[in-house]
Formats: sequence, C-alpha cells, structure tokens
Amino acid sequence: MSPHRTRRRIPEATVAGLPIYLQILIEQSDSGVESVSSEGLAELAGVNAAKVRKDLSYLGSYGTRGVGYEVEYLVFQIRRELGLDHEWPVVIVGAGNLGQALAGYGGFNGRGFPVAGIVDIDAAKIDTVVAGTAVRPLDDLPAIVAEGGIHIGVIATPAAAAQDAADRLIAAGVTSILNFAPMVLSVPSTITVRKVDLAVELQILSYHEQRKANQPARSGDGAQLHPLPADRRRGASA
Amino acid sequence: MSPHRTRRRIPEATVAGLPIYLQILIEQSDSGVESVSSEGLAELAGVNAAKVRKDLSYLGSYGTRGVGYEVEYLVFQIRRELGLDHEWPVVIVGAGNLGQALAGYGGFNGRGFPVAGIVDIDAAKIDTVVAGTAVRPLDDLPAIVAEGGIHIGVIATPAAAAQDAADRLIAAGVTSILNFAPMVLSVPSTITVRKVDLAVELQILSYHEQRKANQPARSGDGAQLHPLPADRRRGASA
DNA sequence: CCTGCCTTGTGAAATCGTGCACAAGACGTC
DNA sequence: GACGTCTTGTGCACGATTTCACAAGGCAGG
Repeated sequence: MSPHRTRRRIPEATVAGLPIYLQILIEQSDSGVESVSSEGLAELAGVNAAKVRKDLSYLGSYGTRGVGYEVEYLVFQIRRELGLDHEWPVVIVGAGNLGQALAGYGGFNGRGFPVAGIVDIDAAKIDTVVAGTAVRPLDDLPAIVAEGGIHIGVIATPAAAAQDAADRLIAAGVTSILNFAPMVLSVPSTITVRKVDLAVELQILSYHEQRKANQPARSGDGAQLHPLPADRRRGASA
Repeated sequence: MSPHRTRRRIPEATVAGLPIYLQILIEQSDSGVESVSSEGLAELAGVNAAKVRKDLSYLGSYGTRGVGYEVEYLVFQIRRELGLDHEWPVVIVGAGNLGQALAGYGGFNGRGFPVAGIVDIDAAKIDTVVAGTAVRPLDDLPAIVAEGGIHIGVIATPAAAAQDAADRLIAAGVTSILNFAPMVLSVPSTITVRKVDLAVELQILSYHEQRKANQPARSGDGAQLHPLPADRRRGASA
C-alpha cells in the first residue's frame, strides 16, 4: 500500500533542489561518508545551509540535532519523495541528432529512466537502431505508451513539430513531458511540462558576459584580479 | 565603444524570460507579423501579460500605448540587451556521446554560438572529426580560447571530470560555463555558471507524476490519469 | 544526572517574483 | 479639436522563496 498519503505540498523550489542533494548524497555515500551536516551539504550544493534544512524539513524530521543527517537514510527518503523507488520508462519522440544522443546518453538508462521506445515521423529512420532500440513509426506511440506503462515523454523534434509531438504524446496517455524543442508547448493544465532549451541557456550566459564586458571589475563585488588560491566561491547560477 | 552604459540591473527572472520572447518574436517576424501586443506575446509564451510588460519595461519604453510593440524593433532591442548583436564562439570540453551531439546540434551554430573547438582528454579521440570540427587535446584549451576570443565554455564530460574541466576552462580565460555534467561546480564568484542536468529534470517530472498517482483523478479537461503498472518495482541504481 | 557544545527545525523578517488594477498616452473618428 | 477605444507602463498587494536568528534537542564527558 501507499507508504504515505497526500503529504503536505512541497514548494517547487524545494522539489528542484532535492535531486541535487540526492546526487551529492549518493556521491558521499559511495565515498564512505555516513553522516553529513546541513552546512556540509549546503557547501557541496552551493546553497545556504538554512535552505538545506528547510528543504529537508518538508520531507520530515530526518536529521539528528547536534549530529546531522545520516546519508543512507536521507538518500532513501529523498528517493521515495521523488518517486524514484521504481523506474520510469520514457519514450523519445524524434530520432534526429538530439534524440539519438539522448537515447545513448547514460543519464537516462542509468538513472531509473530507461528508454522504452523511440519514434520518428520520418519513414527513412524507421527500424534503424539507436542505442539498442529500434526506431518505430510515430503512429506506434499509443501502443508503446500503453504497453510500457509510460508516463513520461521526451520531445526531441524540431520546433515546428514539437506541438504535434506533444499532442500525440498526451493523446497516447503521457502526463509529463520533457521538451527539448525551442518552442513553448500548449498543453492541458493536468500535464506537467519541463523545458530544456540550449539556446536559452547560452543566451542567458551571453547576457552575463556582455554585462561583465561593459562593467570592468569593481572593488566591491568580489571580482578580483588575482585568482583566489584557497577556498573557492560559488558563481552565479539559477 | 559600448553602445550603452551600465543600464539598470535586470532581474534574473526577466533575463531568463527574454530569450523566450525573442524566439517567439523572431518566429512572428518570419511569419510577416509586424506588431504584437503584450497579451498576444504572453499567450504565445505561456505567461501573464503583465509580466511581459514588466519584463519588457526593464529594457526601456519600446512599446506604443494603444498599439503594442513593433516586432522588428523589439527583436533588435532584446538582442542588444542579451548581447546577441555579435557571435559568441564556444568551446566544448568532452567529445563523448553528449559532446558530439551538442557539436552537431543546430542550436549552437545556427544561433550565434559557433563551436570554435572541441577538446577531449582521451588520446584516441584526438583528430577524429565531429560535426566538421577536429577534436583537439585538452591541453590545447588555452590556445583555442585565446585564439578564438572565447568567453563561453561547455562542459560535456562525465561528472568525475567536470570540476577539472571547469578549472581548466577558467584557467584558459573562459568566464561563463554551461555545465551538462551532473555535478555542482565550484568556481570563483566572477564566473557565471548554468547547469543543465537531464536527470534532475526527469526526477522533477517523476515527483509530479508520483503526486498525480497518489492523488485521485479529478474531472476536468479530458486528460485522464494512467493507472500505475503495479509490477514495476526495481530500484534505480545511482 | 548535570553541563557544555553542537546542529537541527522553524518562527519571523527580508527579499524576490507575479498579477491586478488603473492612470497615462496614442490613434482614429467625427 | 474633443472623444472614445485600445494598450502600455507601473504602483501596489499578494504570494513564494530565501535568509536570519534562536530555541529545542541530542550527545559526550565528568
């Protein structure tokens, strides 16, 4: 049975932070570290220690005052909260450059999101094998989703085809979409969409670069001429 | 000869929104649309119209009351603000699966971020040609960065090599980094870092999926929930 | 058991982002 | 030139997120 019921809602900002903590904790665990403090975790994640504690407190009181958090246990709890206690097969739409790379990328298969299928609209690509999986026709989407019990779809098509891909995924039963196409999707409010757009990321970097170029180093903002030797500081992110 | 001086600081949230508006505006421009209202733009970007107006107001008063925004002009202004009035060559560290895909991906070359070089630490990969660019040794990084006047580096290495890649990029003179490795980088505060982590995105989707599964379906817009296949129970390994 | 030290968990304050509501301004019409 | 309509630009309120500050516990040593 469900180990916990409708837990209090976790803020989006916290949900976005949990995978980072998880990654760090797993790393620590692999290194033999058994316990970690909010300050240590914060350091590694590049955030404020208070934020770490508040984020973790949404999961429950899994720390020990005066001691810290037990790494293994925290990993277990975060995994459970994120729904990572089982695999989530995904289907990729678009077997082009990006789709192929994603299929072959370890970040999917190795992390609990096995690629259960790849589809493409281009007949020439059908049956070619990408990273061990044969490309199937776009029309097979409903069958693939139903057979695989798939909830998550990945869109790796050109922008022009992205909305159609989304519509088909949703019609097939998918309820979460990871969109790599540079295109804002229009979907029902029941569908969760996350967008990853390389051009957007680069343009944000471009903005900051231009800003740096227009603004020679000033004494107050930590910009220094000599690189700091010992401890490093975190750069801008988010 | 910087075209404008230290403009008032633009909030990060707005900076992140500008590339989206830009993309939509370019699309509209290509379709022959000459003018757009904040409401129209908001619709296409999937945000609130007031937010669009507020975001754009940080650039200046480039709209016309009662009419809207002139598409071409707005494109020009956003481009300028983002520093997209010239190209930003990038260097990619890591010629593996992901690095190769990125090099071949149109999202770089076609959008003002030409790939000026790809480097890898693996001697076997040196001189192989990826998307028209020969892979060069990691040690060439300083030369590549200097010759190309490069400010932006892309990390496409495994997590374990990411910090070293960052250190080398920074030592070579790069001041902005786009990090695809599932690893929080430690860098001086003068360096701008943005992280793109597929696993993180998927895990966030996983959280929302789990949430939907635990929460009984609600009637509404025709998107029905998918029963969770009860037989899928394997734990994800790191 | 008591004391001192350490770190969590959490109210409260500060900051940031978003949306509403409306005055200000531009354009077309009469 | 005045009027009506439309849409921007923005003050203000609200909500979310981040940070601060500290009381509440837990553990070790005496």
